[in-house]
This record gives sequence, C-alpha cells and structure tokens, in this order.
Amino acid sequence: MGEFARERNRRGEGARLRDDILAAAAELLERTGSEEAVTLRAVARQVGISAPSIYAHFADREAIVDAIVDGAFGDFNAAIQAASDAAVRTGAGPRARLRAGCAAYLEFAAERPNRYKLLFERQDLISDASEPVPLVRTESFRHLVASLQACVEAGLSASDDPARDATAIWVALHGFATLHSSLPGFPWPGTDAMLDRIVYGLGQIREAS
Amino acid sequence: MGEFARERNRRGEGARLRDDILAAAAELLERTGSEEAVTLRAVARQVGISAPSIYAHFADREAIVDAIVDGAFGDFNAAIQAASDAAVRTGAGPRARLRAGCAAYLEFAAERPNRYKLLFERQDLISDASEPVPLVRTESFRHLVASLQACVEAGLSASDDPARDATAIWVALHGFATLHSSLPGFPWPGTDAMLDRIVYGLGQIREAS
DNA sequence: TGTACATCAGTGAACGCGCGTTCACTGATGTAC
DNA sequence: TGTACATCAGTGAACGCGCGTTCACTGATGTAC
Repeated sequence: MGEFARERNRRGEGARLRDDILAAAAELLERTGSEEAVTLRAVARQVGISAPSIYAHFADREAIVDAIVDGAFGDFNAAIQAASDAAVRTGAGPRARLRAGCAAYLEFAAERPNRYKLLFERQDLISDASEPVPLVRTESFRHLVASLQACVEAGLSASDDPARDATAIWVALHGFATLHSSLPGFPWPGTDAMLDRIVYGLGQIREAS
Repeated sequence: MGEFARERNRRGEGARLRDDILAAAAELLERTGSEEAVTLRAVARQVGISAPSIYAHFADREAIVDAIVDGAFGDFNAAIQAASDAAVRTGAGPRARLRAGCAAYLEFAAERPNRYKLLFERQDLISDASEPVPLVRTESFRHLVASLQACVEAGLSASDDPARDATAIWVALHGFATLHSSLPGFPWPGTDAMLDRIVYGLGQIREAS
C-alpha cells in the first residue's frame, strides 16, 4: 500500500491485489472525504500499480465504491453489536444496553467520519427506492428497535410506538454524528450529555434514579 | 435561463447576467444534488452564454458556490422566521411557536433537499474552524434557542439547559431532514408525529393537554 | 533432472472526454463633440 | 443633427490536466513431459 514500487504477487495470489485495492480506496476515501476522489488512477497510484490492473478485480469504478460500502456496513454493525454484547456480559439491563449501542454508533462515526457518511449519504441511494434494501444496511436499525422494545417490556420506557421512537433516536444520532464532524467550530455540548438526551428523551425512558 | 440563445444585455445592464448565472447554478445544484455538477461550463450552457463570460462576474468556480450558500442561508432563515412570526400573529404561545419554526425547518429541507444539504454538509466547512462563523449561518439556531428558552420561562419546558436541548432538537431535525430525502424507501413515521417527538421529547415539554 | 510452454499478473501507450482558465478578439451601444 | 470613438458585453479557440477505459503486450512463474 505504499506510494511506490510494489512486488508482483506470486502465481495464484493475484486475488491479494483485490484486498490491496480495497484498502487503498477506503484509505483514500477516509482521508479526502470525497467519494469522487476515489478515482481508478488515484487508487492505482496509492497501491503502486498501473490503472488498468484494477480491471482484473473490479468491473468499473462504481464496483470499488460498492465494495467499500458493503464492508463499511459490516464494520459498523459489528461495532454496535459488540458494544451491546459487552454491556450484556457485564450484567447491564436493557436501558444500559440500548445506550451502549447508541454510544458505539457515535463512536464509529467520530472515528471514521467519512466512512460513516458513506453509509447514509450516498445520493445514488435515492434512485434505488424500487429494489429492496440489503439486510446488512438495516441490521443496526433493527437492533435499535429491539433494544428499545426490550426497555418497554421491562417497564423502563413509556413509548407507545417503539419503531417510531427508535427512528427518532436514529435520526438524532445521525444528525449529531454528521454535524459534529462537519462543524467542529460549533459549541457542542458534551457527547455524553447529548447521548442521554437523545436516548432517554426520544426513547421516553426515565433517567437513572 | 433557457438552454439556447440568449439576448445580450443592454449597456449598463451587464450585472443582470450575474443573477442569471446564480439562478442557473442554483437550479443545476438542486436538480443534480451534487456540488461538483456546478461546473463553469455546465452553468454557461444553462444560461446560454460562453464559459469565459462568467469571469466578468465571479472570480472562479468556488465564488459561485459561495454565493449560492449565502443566498440559501438567507432563504432558510427567512422561511423559519416567517413561520414563527405567522404563529405569533395567530395568537400562538411559545410552545406552538417553537413547533412552527421546527416544522418550517423540515418543510424547507423537504422542498429543496439539495439546497438544504448545501447549508450544513459542505466538507470545506471543516477547515474553516479557525475563522468565525458568519452570523447568517447561526441565525436560525439562535432563534431556536430563544424559542425553547421562552418555553422554559413560560413554565412549559422542564429543560435545565436550553442551549443543550436546542442543539439536540437541531441535530434531530437535521438527521430527519437529510435521511428522509436520502432514503425515501425507509418506512418513515409521519412527519407530524416525528416532529412532536423531537420537539417535545428533546425540548422536555409537556404535550398538549 | 532439464526444458518447452501455457498461464498468470500485470504494464504502457493511447483514445476521447469535460474540465478551469487564458487570451486575443468582435460587434453592438451609447456618448462627446 | 451627424458621426467618430470609447466602452461594454460578451465570444471562440486554445492550453494542459486528470479522468475511465481499451488494447496489444511482456516477463516471471509454475507445470507437463
């Protein structure tokens, strides 16, 4: 993944280049913050190969970005699931578990802001309204709904519509995540305080007594 | 603003071209949803002039986008202020006034989604953290804080930190506005119900009795 | 063990495209005399 | 009232750039015999 010469793969290991291309493209995207910056030639430069070599592994430029998006959703879901599971392992109740998942959401977005933006801000998603959304893209939302539902069942939330209130939590998390990284000059309240208001206020949950 | 021939301005009216260029660029941006689509040549085609003619009115490509952003913030602030004023005129209290402003926020974003995105999603805002933010860009937020503060003073909100809770309302509005237009295929709850949850849940306001 | 050869993992040059920007220019329009 | 001319509102050709993509190719590597 250096900028210069690169050793040719041994025979049978050509597929390794595919991973190098993806890693370079992801790095390029995270660094520049622009999907347009992921050009075949820029990726090739980053990997240390010639541009046409990419065609052995990806049909076109769009295929690279698609692969990054799929990988990003996988990482994103895994991070949230891991935080939620960790909370359960330490004996946390439904309320703390819900909050832990939401905290992981914000943490992922804060650590890889441009990768996060790729998940929900791709404008070509608009035209895809006809075909069904891949499950991997809604996994974390379904997890959020289930977490809030568990709070309701445990008598911790007064929500009469967990799907609606989970949606409200999601849009607030998304708004905070994107604005917080886009406008660092804004006088932001602390992330913990914001998280409390978003999770408890929108989840209709009584705060810790 | 047609795609073809265009009558030359009379002498002394050359500045009219500036307005035509801005209108064409704004239309182009709203239609394509991409800031990159606002190229000098595309704008020139839209207006019906040659590309170099633009240099008589704008220093470079960036200057056009900057002018659009300033105009968009002006329109945005005016829409929110107008809705808030209209509520006051019909005898609404602080709670209804706050909600009316937030409703206008979502309405503006729903009607001109790409123009709205330009306000808070420009990546070059990141590097501007050093210089102060123009007042026009924070006007609506200050209006939101004041509206929530008025609710607190009227005993309608239990908020102990209106600035923090106004920020929470803002990020939720922003998240809903952007996601709602980006993901039309998502099973969105009604906008009114979402608005109630966002404004009352995050503003710590008792719902209408 | 040696060698011809098929295959793999790429390369380098070239194409046409749209872009921002520059430069010298043109032709209509108003104005000084 | 007539006319020379300065100015205004643009134009058209050209530049170099990076891009996606194609095409014919090359040279190392493993394998069949």
